[in-house]
Amino acid sequence: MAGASGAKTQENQMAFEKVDPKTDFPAQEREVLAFWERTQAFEKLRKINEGKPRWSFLDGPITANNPMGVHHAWGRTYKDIYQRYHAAIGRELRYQNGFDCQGLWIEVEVEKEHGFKDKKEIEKFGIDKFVNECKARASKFAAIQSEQSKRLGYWMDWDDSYYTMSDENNYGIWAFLKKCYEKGLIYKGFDVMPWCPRCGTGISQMEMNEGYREVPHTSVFIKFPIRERPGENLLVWTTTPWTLSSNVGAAVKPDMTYVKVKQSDQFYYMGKANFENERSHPLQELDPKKLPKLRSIQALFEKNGPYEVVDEVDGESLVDLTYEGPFDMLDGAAEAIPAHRVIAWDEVTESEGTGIVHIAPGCGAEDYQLGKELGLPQIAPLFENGTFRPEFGFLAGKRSNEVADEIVADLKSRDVLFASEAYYHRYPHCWRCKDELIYRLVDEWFIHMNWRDQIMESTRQAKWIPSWGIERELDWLRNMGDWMISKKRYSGLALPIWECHQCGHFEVIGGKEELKARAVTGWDKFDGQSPHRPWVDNVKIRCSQCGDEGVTRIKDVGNPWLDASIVPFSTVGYFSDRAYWEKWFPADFVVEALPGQFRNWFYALLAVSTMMVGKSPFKVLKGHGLVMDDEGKPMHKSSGNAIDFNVAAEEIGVDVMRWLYAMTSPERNVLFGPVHCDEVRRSVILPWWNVYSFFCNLARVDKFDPREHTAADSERSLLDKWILSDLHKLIGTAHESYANFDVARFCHEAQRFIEVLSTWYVRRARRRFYGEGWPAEKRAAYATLYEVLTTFNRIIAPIVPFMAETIYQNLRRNQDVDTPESVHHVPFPRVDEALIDESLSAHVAASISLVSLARSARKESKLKVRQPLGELLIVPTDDVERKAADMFDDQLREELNVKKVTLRESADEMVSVSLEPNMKTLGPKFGRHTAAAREAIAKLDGKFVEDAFGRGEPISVTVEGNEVQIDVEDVAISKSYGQDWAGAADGKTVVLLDKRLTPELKNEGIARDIVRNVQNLRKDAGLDIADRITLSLITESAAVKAAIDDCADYITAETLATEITTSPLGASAASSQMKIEGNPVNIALAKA
RNA sequence: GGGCUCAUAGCUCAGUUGGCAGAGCGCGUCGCUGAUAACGACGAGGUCCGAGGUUCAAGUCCUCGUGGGCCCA
Repeated sequence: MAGASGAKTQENQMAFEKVDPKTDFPAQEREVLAFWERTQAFEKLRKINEGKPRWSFLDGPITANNPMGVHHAWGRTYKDIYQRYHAAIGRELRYQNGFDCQGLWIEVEVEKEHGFKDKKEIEKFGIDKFVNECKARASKFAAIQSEQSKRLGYWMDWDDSYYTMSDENNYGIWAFLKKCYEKGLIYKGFDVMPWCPRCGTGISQMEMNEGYREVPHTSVFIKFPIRERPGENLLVWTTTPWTLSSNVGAAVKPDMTYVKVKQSDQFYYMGKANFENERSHPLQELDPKKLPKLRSIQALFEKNGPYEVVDEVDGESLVDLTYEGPFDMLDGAAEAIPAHRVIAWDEVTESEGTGIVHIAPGCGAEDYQLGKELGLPQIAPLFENGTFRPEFGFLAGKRSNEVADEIVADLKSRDVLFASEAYYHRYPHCWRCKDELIYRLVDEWFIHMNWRDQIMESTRQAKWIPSWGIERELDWLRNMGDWMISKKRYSGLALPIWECHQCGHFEVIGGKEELKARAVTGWDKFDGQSPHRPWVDNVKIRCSQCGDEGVTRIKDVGNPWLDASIVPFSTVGYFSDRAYWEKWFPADFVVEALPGQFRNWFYALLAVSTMMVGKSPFKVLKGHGLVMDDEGKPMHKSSGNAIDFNVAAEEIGVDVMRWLYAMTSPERNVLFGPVHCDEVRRSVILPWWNVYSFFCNLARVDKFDPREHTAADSERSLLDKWILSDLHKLIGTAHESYANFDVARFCHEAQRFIEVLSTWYVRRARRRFYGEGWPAEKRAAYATLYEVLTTFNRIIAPIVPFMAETIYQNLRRNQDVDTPESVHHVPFPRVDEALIDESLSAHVAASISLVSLARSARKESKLKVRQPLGELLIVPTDDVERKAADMFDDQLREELNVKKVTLRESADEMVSVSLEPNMKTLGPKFGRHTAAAREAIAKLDGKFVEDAFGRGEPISVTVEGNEVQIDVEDVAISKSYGQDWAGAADGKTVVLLDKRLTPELKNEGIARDIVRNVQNLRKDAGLDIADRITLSLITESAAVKAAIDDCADYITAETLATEITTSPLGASAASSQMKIEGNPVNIALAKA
């Protein structure tokens, strides 16, 4: 790369390296990485800022379970950008990255590697070996992710990353849990949760969302005979027949209407609407037309014979009736017998089932909540692997999802079955093994969350970006339940809870030393190991209540969000170097992806910190959305649209990727793929690179020396002053945007700056760079563009660190070895208010829009810009435009290729306004008077009408004696400017171009055409910009000959021709043919 | 059912304290040519989701809806 390679000699210090416009950006990025590595650029940056004011960033750990995808790069881009900015304004940073190493995700991958199907196989394999493999996997991918992050240009202290599986982190959580315990907040509770029988573990809500599929189940309608009213039954419906084994109650909605239906000698109760409703499979994906149609309940009765609706009652009237349960004969269900009664419940609906809901608090989440409120028995019929316990008679030992047929047969034999059917619905499945989930009652450990108000207080201490984030978090905090912290798995935080089997007392141990002091046996087997299963399970303590000496740790591991939430303490020395921690806590900034984190990391972070020190661990929290593919679809490995980070880095380049992420509004999702990346490259990266290479390649030839070729203010042109003014406004925007964590705003402004720089400043200043020697205007152009390039390069460096480094090395470091070694060591530029000139900006803007307007007149004239014209007339709208036309007279003339620009106060006499009636609106308005209206309009004065409409006033005309109104939509106004002029108007501004061509103008036009073709030929012939040529122009046309003679000086100067000849140059010369107004012209040239 | 959020050109999106609806892509026409993997101009393309309200003035603020997303229940 430029300047980065080899020893510098006095000579090449001053040379700009040639810039290849066909740069391989990914390859260039790799060279920059090597340069940073070789020069220890990151370490030097840290040295530079050592001891300066601190800026504390706290990294949310990335799960070290797989290589990074491009979606990881969004957050990491932000992290790097804001860190780079703060380093650039002289802040000391910690630069600590984090890895999340514990949790089910990693276990799943290790299980897959070994082909394990269930927990038994893991235990057979050995928990110690399994846990070690999980740790090894985390370490492996932490290393891979570190390398990928470096490739992203993410400057971190990669040797100092924290790992959530570290001892310090785990013992830190112990300390937190101990604090909770001391406040009496830890408890063992029960909950009914989704459970995968095959994996033997609970499934969280989020995991469950992954695995919904639409499948058929045997649904049954059964009778619950009412004890108080022989011959009368509640009709109950369920899609999970196995849960009938654990039925406790039946729920009705008190204010709903129920019908009593008589069929043969039996009576049935059910919701009236439920009875009558058509029924359908509740599906989103499958096509219900292809499935068996469901009968309404009414139809089910019809099928069984004659029936009669004999009564209508309120649900209220059924409440508290008792009934015979469906499996009261099984020992396991005995506890429920005295409890079978009808319960009032508002959640009962008319749209599904019978309006009488089977309640089994041990088998359903909502059932459990209801049961808990009412103190109902909880019957939990299944083991961990989903088989029935022995006390469930004929079901014992059978799997819950395989007993539907037997249950149906059994119910039928006892005459309590009313009907059964295949019912399709969305049902959760295990996202790993695809087994159907069941709801199962399990014992779990919880943190009581009655201190949520304190967490809310912490939440309010921080600034949330986007600002609605705080509402979202508070909403979660208000509504969340107690925090379930246990997970029945292996590799993770060993919950430091020791529970006595003799008396049931449990204690939480707060750290390693405490455990050592309390250990009765097993310490020797644990000593030297990390606090994980199975090693820590060896340690037994003495029960402080009953004195039993065999108290063991519970088998559960911890919720992984605990691991990630102690990090503001564990990784910042809270437990080891309190003075250091106090310097860096709370963090100034955290930034993570929004989805999910309100109830995960953000929540856990706030909860833990509130418990530990009573305040928020961060001052500013920023969230961002998700990365979607080009089409806006979520990226999933399974749908094949996920993009591997390494592939993207090498095919797209990380500067492009980083700019795309930086420019996106964080609260929305970003679309990432070839289409959007190409657009960034085309609209930002390449234009910027082109401006740079334009400058460099000229500066190289001219031997520009930034120290020698400077310009005084007075030597700068208006355009120079203008671009510097815009540059300094942009520096101000840059500071504001970076400091407010709103880099997207800066990206938009920067993009506009690049456009204006390339399409106006460079375009207009271009010719000042050509030519010999160093006249003042050339010096000023060079000095100005050089300053703009180096300064702009510095302010975008946090976003595109690679390209900025390359450009810096060539533009600055190559010129002056005393400048900092890396662009990222250069202090961020400051705004120079003295350079900002708002009125100048307004005048430039006005000149640009005048040019644009005149160009549409040019188009109107059908004369191409290459053809010079005599005069441009401008009728300006206001003083700004008037002054702009005057100030930038030369720009207008050059840009539009006219000889003279004249300002006028009015051009009314040159413009005729004509009116075309709009029959579409006139017709309906005037009916049979339309023709008359049309004539009346034809008589109107166009200018008069235009003026009136300009003031927003309608026109009154008399049509067949009646005064009527003509509105804007009734006529089309068109303007013409006569034969000699082409014009265009925008509001009050009018521009007119003189179309009359004098012989001189015509000749000049032909000459320019020739020059253009010669230049093309020069390029095709591979000539260097400075090469001189002999030029041969052969034509039969007298007009062209005359033009060549007339403009010979111009042609030779522009094409660097030493002479123009009319004889052929021979076969070795480059040649081409062009046509001017149909006349062939042969062009040939040879190096002189 | 509740909370948060989004809705602007065919597509992707800007739009600051309320002040003449914008860009890029795509499309059409044309131009430019030693910055050229280009580039530029001009043009067509709009019910700023809908309905009310506040205001001299609403894409922007308020209320109520409709539709999508995320979360909770």
